[in-house]
Amino acid sequence: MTAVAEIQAPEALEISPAKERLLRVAIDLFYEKGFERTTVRDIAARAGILSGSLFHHFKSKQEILYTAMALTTRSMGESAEAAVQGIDDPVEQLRALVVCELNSIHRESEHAAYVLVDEWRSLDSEHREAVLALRDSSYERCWDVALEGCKARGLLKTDAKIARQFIRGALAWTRNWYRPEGELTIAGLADEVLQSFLKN
Amino acid sequence: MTAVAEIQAPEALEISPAKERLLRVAIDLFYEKGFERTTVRDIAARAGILSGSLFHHFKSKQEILYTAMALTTRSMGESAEAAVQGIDDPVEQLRALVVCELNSIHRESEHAAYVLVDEWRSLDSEHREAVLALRDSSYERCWDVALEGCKARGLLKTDAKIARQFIRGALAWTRNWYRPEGELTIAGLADEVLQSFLKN
DNA sequence: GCTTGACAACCAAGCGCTTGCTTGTTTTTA
DNA sequence: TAAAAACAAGCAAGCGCTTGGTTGTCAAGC
Repeated sequence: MTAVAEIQAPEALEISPAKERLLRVAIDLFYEKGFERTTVRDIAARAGILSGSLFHHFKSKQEILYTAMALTTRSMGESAEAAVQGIDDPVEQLRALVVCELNSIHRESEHAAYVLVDEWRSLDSEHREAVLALRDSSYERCWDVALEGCKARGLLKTDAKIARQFIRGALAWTRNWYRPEGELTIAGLADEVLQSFLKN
Repeated sequence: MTAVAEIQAPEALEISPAKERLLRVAIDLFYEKGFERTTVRDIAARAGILSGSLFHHFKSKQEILYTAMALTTRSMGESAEAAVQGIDDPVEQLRALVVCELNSIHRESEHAAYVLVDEWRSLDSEHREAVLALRDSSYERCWDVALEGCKARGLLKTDAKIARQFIRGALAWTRNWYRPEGELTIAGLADEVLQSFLKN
């Protein structure tokens, strides 16, 4: 019998308030310094406990990262589904998804979306698969529907798959230059994205 | 007197063949596992020497990263300048720069471009500034010229600065899905990029 | 032509410190 | 009063880096 990993399915993760507080602290630190440079002592200190006490809540540092990423993925999927609900026009679906992604990068949930992108490599492979499967079944599915809809109406300049990747890249990169406090609003930025990637 | 950092100006870096070999090994490992997870013992072992001997060539692990990033930045700047040389049409300048960037991500120099993007946070701030200054004065300048040229001819759908960021994001993201061994060539991918971001 | 000295490259050993995590016990909470 | 949460202490392993000495190379000096 090979070592069984016993990964908690992300759909089934239940989080106590105490755990949630620790996760918020951990996510902040992962955002500030990265997973590898963040020590369990760092996390514990900012949470006001000793490092050993962390392991009462999580069985390893890796499990902290996994839990953070799985929860973030789950909630981003839920946001995406909520965003397109009741919208039939694929262009408006796309706009809603762009706004939704920009919000999760620039507004919500204490940098959780940053960690999701940056620390992918620090997540070991079994956990990675679990998170990926969850993302494909919720978040990515919403995007596929919207983009295929645009494609069917002849609104895309390129293949839907390529457009998806271009848009995803452009949105992910906004974290390196865009600040929602400035003149350009998130809705305005979303307009620019649609204008760039759709025929007009 | 505060501690003086004594950073080697990236323009003045001279690299012996031995150092270059070590840098190649280090870059490969940084690409595979990340800077933090790569130990000096890893680098030395793959290079066939003992870990202490590394410090005969570099005075710290940090200096290995800095040297790698500075050299990569320098050579990417040179490539960009060579790519646009003799081209007057801003659209063709842009095409050349896109191809150039795609090449450095997907073809050349043992993943050096990956490391440049991924390990930015592991570079400490003084070194970061030095690399950034070099990039702005060569690589970014080429892009600015090309995009302002497009803008002046009314070919851009958005502000030149925003277009720059969208394109940069889309190109950087290609590493997560595009493989040059597949059906789509780099020139073909560059076509798709131009078609997406320029008026047609 | 052989010796000498200087230098770069590397080895062998290990120091001081930090890391993730464990254990046994005490405090807090419900 | 029992379970949950936190403490106190520390272990084993691994980390970047240092030190002192051993090679191999090659040009200058007699």
